Amino acid sequence: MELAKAYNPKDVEARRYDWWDKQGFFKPEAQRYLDPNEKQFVITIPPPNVTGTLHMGHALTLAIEDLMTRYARMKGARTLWVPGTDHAGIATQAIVEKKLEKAGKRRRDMSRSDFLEEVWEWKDYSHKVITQQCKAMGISVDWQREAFTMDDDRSHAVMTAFKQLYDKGLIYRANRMVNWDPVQLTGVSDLEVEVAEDGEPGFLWTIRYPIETNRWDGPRHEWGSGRWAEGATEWITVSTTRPETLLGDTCIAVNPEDDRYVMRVACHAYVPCAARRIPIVADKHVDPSFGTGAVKVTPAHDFNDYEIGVRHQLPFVEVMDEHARMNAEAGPYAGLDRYACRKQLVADLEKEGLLVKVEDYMVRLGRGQRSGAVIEPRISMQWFCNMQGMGKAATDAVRDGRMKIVPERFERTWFHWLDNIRDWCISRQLWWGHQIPVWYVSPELSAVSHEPSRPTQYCEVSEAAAYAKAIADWGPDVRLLRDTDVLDTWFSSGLWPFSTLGWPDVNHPDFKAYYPNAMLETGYDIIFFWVARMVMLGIELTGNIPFDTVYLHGLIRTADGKKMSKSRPDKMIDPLELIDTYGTDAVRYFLVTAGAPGNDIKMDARKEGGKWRSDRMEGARNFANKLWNATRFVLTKIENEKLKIENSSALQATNLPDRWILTRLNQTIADVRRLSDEYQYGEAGKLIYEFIWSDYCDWYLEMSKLSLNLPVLVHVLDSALRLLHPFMPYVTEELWQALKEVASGKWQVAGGEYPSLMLAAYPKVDEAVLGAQGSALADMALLQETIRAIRNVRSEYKVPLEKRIPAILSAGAAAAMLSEQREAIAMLARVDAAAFHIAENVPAPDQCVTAALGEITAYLPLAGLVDVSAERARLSSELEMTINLISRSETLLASDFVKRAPPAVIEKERAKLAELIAKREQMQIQLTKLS
RNA sequence: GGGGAUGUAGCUCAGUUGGUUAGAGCGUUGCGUUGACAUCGCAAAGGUCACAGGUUCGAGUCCUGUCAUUCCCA
Repeated sequence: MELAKAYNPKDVEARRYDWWDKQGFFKPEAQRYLDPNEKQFVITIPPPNVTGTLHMGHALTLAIEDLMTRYARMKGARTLWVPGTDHAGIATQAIVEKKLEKAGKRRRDMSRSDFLEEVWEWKDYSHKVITQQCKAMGISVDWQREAFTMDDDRSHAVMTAFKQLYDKGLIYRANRMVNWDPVQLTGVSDLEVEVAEDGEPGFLWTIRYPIETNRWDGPRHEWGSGRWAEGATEWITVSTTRPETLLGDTCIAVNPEDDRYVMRVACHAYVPCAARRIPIVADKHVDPSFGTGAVKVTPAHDFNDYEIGVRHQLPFVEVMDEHARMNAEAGPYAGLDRYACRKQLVADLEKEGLLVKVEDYMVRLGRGQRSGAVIEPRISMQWFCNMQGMGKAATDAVRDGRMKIVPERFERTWFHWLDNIRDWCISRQLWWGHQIPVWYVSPELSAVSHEPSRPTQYCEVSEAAAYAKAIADWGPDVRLLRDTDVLDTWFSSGLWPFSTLGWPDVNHPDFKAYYPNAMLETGYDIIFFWVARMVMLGIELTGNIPFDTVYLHGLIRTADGKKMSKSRPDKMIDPLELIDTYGTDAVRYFLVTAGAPGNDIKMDARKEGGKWRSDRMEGARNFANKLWNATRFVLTKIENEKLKIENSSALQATNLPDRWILTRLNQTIADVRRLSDEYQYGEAGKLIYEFIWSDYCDWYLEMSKLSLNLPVLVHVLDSALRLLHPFMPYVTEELWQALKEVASGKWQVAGGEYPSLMLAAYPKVDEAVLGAQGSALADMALLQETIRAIRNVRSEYKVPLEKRIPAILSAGAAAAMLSEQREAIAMLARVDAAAFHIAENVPAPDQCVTAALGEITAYLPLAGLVDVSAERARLSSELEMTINLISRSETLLASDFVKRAPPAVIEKERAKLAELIAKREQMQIQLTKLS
């Protein structure tokens, strides 16, 4: 295989992905390398919503999860990653409605089934786009196990889960106050209401209500006449941010401790306009410091007031309809929108002399997560799921260590939320979703006589089953009507890790083999929406935690640190665009190494010429290219040496660079494995980068040009490709295939038995190599320092690259080792081999530039090039720095440090001091020579 | 009101049991292109680790407080 001069991702990616997929390599059954000591790895994709296309957050999720999956697979764990998508109830319905609106159609003019047909069509389109994007990311999911939250199997799981919870009494129906979205016309859960941190600009109105007295017992004039409160002498004044709700007031509450109002308790006031006679009650939840200390209470339109209403057995007067328009109860304001009513009512209050004052006020408004509409608390009939017991089970799982959350700090959030969990409103007044599997006996349609002893409501997994039960109770003429509500989309997501594996069929081979999952990986922003619900429902329905570990990643932010929100499409980045520019491997490498676990990632992307650019992705792309070219070099060497090699596969590390690179390789393997096992992928990725670029390319490859050890050269490259594969799957696979083609049969190390790198074994530490390293690391460090010191001097004195210079090394104990590496030093530091002397102890010559490195001193006779005074200045300042370090070290060694610090640390410090002292002496000698 | 996170080089960020002169990439400066790679090489400059205390032989790392930015919950 001939490799291009530079890595071009487009030549590789689609072709490789298709090949992996067609060969079936993503399936657990296809694995070649299995290590019996590795625990199987099962993970289920967080199903993307079929609302359109994927964004950077999805790309991050996929990059991390594919890394986890490929790493586990190569380590020899039986590995399954299940893909799928989510129907995303409200979000998808809203998108389709908007789309229809553009075509002049409205949902309410259509039949339910016609509308759903439109949604399914959209779902197919979105699903296709998402699938393509997932494939572009290179994810190794088992496509044959793909699921959708509303496909037949998942729907069956949802119906079954509902029925099981219903039968246990954990799901119930109640007429209660819920968060109502007056735009989408549905109830939503607490989690779907968003409140701006500092509130939104609004007003606080202070209004007085006339109090009933002996001389005045209510208004005698029309509202709006300006004489409505005529005759009233006593008043109670309240503050509110929502004056229009006063039409539904059924009491006024004060704090029982509040001296200003105690005498008013048990009196009655009259509601402006409505003229309803309402009591003044004492309730200890009233905050005396808010407003006037007295509050109006509207039990049907406010959560706090609802509680007060229940406590004091007040009437619940609804004054608004589902669109948040005033209803008949609102009298003259009936038919007005809540805000139009507010405006009109305030004007009328003023006219009647009831408005005391208006102040600017920051109002904490709840808004619907999807619609942005101001949420209206509203009493309505809804289905709820009791969370008490499930919440406790979910906290217990973490508390007793059965389930781990990474990073650990999210455990606190976990406990706090679950310990205070409230019942979950699971019904939605939508069309797109799982219709609630409850059927009611229809009195109108049924030709049966009603008896109160017979059940009127059936929860079954299918209509047929419901009818079977109903007919048994009522006879064949009974007619049932299905509940029209659908379930919160998170209800089906909450079953995901087991509904995708065949549950409720507990004998399904996938469920038996792969449940519970090993890992759940997602962004921390849906820890409550999704993760908590899966854990609670998983424990309740399967009796087992759904996964052992939860790994939470951070959020992708824009360059200015803001959330990437759909309301600012100019800031949204399409991952495909970046893939197009830099290649998938670069995008993935960036994403997994950009930050630490759980921390947000600020994109460094900027728009340039209409295209997104990212410096960090460019760096990652360059890395892929570096590896590409290093491999090209190795392949050339193999080709050149072909005839000489025969079948020698022995890894013999004879010289220093070989021993060193093998040691570094094994250190890297150990660290990368350790870090990856701790989910520190960023650090692991950086170590591989450093190893490949700095150690292998910059040093080993260069030195191999002098003395070639092909088996080692190939082995290290092979290992590096394996190490990097989970991070950069495409380029590594492509290069590994090329390497295998040329090297296999000659080197076992190239893994000829594996058809793909993704099925090859992840490198393991070779203890023998680490045991036999001897002084390789220290020697190589000395060698590198020596070469760098000479290069440094050359650079400082601007000696041209082509000029070979003479050099004298006074190397002490390192003389023998450096002599062996004489040629390497000469090549890498551009020293004139004919004028290169290395000895244990060389007296300082005249007219030299000196580079002192502790025990080793390099003298570079650069006659003519060197300005003596400049060299003196350079040496003096370096000497000064050395002296400072010596005194610091001496002070430390004279302190309690020697009594308390561990011996190894003290030893290190002593060796450092000795080196510094030697360095100081050399420089002093040289300075006197130059004077 | 409660809880969390962040504050380290010009920029973006690493730094997990406390232990060399605190690291990387990008950017900057200087030098360098015929042999793997200019998507490159070599060298350099650049940081009182937000601030103030404390614990310790030793603190970017642990504790307390302050300030700034930010997120979640009520």
